[in-house]
Amino acid sequence: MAMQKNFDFRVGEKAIANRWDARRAFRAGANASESAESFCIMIPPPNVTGNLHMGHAFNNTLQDILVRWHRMRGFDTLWQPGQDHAGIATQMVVERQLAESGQPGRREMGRQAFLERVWQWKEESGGTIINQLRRLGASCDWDRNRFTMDQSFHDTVLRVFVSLYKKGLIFRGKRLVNWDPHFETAISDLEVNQVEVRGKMWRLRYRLDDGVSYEHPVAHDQDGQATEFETRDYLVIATTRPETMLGDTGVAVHPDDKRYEGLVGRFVRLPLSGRRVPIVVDSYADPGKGTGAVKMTPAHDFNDFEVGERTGLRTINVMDERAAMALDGNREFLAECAPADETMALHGLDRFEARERIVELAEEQGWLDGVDEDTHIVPHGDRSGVPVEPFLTDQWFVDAAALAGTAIDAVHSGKTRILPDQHAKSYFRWLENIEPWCISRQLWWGHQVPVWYDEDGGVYCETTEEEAIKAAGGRSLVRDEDVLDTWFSSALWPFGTLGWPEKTPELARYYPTDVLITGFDIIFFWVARMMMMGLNQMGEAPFHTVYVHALVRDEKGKKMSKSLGNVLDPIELIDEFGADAVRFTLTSMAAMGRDLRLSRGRVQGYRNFGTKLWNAARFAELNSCRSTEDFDPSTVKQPVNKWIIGETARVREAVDLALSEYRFNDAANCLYNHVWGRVCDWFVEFSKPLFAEGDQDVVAETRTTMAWVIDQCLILLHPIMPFITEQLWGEVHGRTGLLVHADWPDYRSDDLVDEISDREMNWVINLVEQIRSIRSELRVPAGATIPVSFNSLDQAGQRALENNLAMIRRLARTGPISKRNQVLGESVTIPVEGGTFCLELSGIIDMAAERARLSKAQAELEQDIGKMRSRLANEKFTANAPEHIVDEQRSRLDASMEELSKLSAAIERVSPVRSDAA
RNA sequence: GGGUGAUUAGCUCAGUUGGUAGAGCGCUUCGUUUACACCGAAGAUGUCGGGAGUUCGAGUCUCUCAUCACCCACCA
Repeated sequence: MAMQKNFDFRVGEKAIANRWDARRAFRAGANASESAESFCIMIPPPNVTGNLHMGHAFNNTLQDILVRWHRMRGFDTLWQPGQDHAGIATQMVVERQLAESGQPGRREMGRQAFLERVWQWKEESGGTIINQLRRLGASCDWDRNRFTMDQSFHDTVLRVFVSLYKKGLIFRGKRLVNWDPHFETAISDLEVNQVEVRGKMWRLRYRLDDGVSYEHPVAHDQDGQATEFETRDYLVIATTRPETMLGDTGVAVHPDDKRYEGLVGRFVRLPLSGRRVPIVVDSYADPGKGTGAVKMTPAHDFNDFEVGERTGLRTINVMDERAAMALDGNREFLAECAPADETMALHGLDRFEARERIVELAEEQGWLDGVDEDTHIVPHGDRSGVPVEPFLTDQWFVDAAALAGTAIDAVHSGKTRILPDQHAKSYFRWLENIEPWCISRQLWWGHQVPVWYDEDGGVYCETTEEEAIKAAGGRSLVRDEDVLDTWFSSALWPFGTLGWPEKTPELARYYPTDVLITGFDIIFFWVARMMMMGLNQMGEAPFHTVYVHALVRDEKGKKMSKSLGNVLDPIELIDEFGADAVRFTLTSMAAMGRDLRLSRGRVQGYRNFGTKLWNAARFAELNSCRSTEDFDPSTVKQPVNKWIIGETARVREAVDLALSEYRFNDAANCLYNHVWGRVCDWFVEFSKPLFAEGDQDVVAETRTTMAWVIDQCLILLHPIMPFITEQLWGEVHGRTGLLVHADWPDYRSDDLVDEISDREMNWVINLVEQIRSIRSELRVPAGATIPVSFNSLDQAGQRALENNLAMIRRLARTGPISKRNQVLGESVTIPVEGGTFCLELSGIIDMAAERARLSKAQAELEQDIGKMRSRLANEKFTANAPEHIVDEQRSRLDASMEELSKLSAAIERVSPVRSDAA
């Protein structure tokens, strides 16, 4: 059947995907022998209810390239797919759905019913991302798909928890944590974003108790010595959060702060609550910030908490889980305190309402000292977007510091390599300063903490309730309600998916895995934690290489985000240009460590590249080029065929080298240039006159070579453009085997590059290019064939001309090429290596234009020659530069000199014989 | 405040041990030569952010300045 002019990817990609599916082409170990080495990549599991975004498309394209490349090279390859249950994100979506449809919220529904609802949503939307990955062409072993809430993975999670608990690496404690008042759960440090906000800083007067007063400096001389004082019976503190003053339990000043040294050990009486709290010294108090006297609210501020621990201050929590003021009935708050009615009226107010109200009260009651505009950094929950509240609660923690050491060592020692290595630095910095990891969440969607309590507060950590009851001696138990941080389970992905703790064959074969491909935004969330968990539980790091890819931005360099509306949807791009085009685009831009700016135009360009490849294959097909199984590229005779085979071998080496060094863009660009710039622009063109008028042997050899060259392009391009290459592989020859499983070539340029043919064909290309250039510059009509002659040509040149005469004539559109003893008057000279050609343009050319052309070339050449001469005249250069550099300069100078003399002769010839033509 | 990276053609970017700057897109001119107009041919465009240093030689190494971006970091 005749081939269409281009690949109908809308139909074709689907058909190809179905063919792969039907043959289970991607199952682990496909195309591998018994003794094959293993190669395994763990997919970064996307959110189960998510959609494929550009970052996923990029990330998975790179993974797929490595996976397909290894599979074709005969590795026992597993690309493990799966999805993450994404605790907060998923629960958030389902709660929003409930709210939008006017259904009862999760608290009204109860835990069981709510979880059923989440599972239902997972069943509805969980397949989307898998289908999208398939459309991208991801060659995952889909039969092995895993979900972090699968029973088997759940077992893994609980078992690791119990194991760490029993090793003393997980503990529970009442600590100040980052609390998200919107989701009403603790979150980890990493889930907090520091956001700069414009706000206010209020100065408040706290009255000194016991009738104390002091002299406060109000003016200073040039040396900073206080010159004027005023007597104050109050202390001014500065705060951005007046609402927390209800929980103040002290005021801190710096030990060296002269202003307040007389007040240390004294007390202030807080406004509103009337509580009497001490003035303490602590070097945390910075004399340069605020007023130098800082209010201490240990229950609502991380620093204050530490100061409180050091100086013995109480903690008084004055808020509830939603960050509303909780005063009424709050025993901690009401103890030793005499709040007025208007203070108690703050009860139940949201923290920000309370702030406003308190400032009003301060103004009314005269203890507002002043207000300043202030920008400061406020921590926000990354999911909820609301300011996080430091909140004192019981939570579960992983002793991350105890696990960090081996994770640091693994990268230091080189057992695991992080690329590009700038990321290793931030990996080290984070692990070296790591804090306990808060892993408990007050959510429902997730792995419930495997801990039970008895009535006396006894704690039983076991993998099942039965075991816990047994451990408790049969007492009745209540299970801890918290679930685990999603990243706790994600950290176990590399071994949990392989069946751990069972000693499965997959675990033995594929762990440690090979390469992890991920974005820099989850190095701490995920990579570092997988390292810690893998090393702790398995004794080995989960991968030998971590390739950190850059961020995909829009064409203006902005981060893609829904709120900016600049998101390019990969699926839409695939619909429009095909998956291969999207993949090739991302790959060609994947320079290590650099962000990439994506634009539709670029994708369109690579769609065109696919069409180009398609038509090269079509040309081969139309000219009966058939691959033969036993073709041996080293046996061809024709220079043109030897040349393209040698070039193909070079490309194969370059692609392998680039991929082995994760230079994906080099691999893509190298293939692009080869297919378009060499195979299509030259080899296909060279073949035309041969097919038309060559002798039988030449035609036969060229056909076979053409078929082989196209096949090699398909094979080498397949990891990047799997669909169109698979289509062509099957279509052209009606092959039944899949390109997915074709053998990756291992021929070498040392064996296949023939220097003589190489030189010869480059000589031909140069000649053709020169003739074309002159025709164009001198405006020779495109259809005209021009007679060409040469009057001197060395042996190599003559051979090159003879061997490729038909090609040169066709590509340069020349008439017969003849030898003349004398150069014709009105002709254009073309200097080539080993001789000179003339374009016989008498009567056609504009002599003035030709003179100008030649003079320009002459000037450029003279400049070059000048530079080279002065360099070679420099003794330091000849003495210090490596010999081959000096030699190169010399031969270049020689060549340039030769060309210059030819040019000069030509100028002489075209110069008017008479003094003035006009 | 600490750290990291970037600055190369109109635009987007390559440039692997220092050896005289490349690609794609865009632009200009020409072209239906039997694979492809999602095409072909030819062409123009750069003090490689500024300055200094090392070197025979610097886009590449060192220092410095400028601008931009990102990461981390105690809401006085």
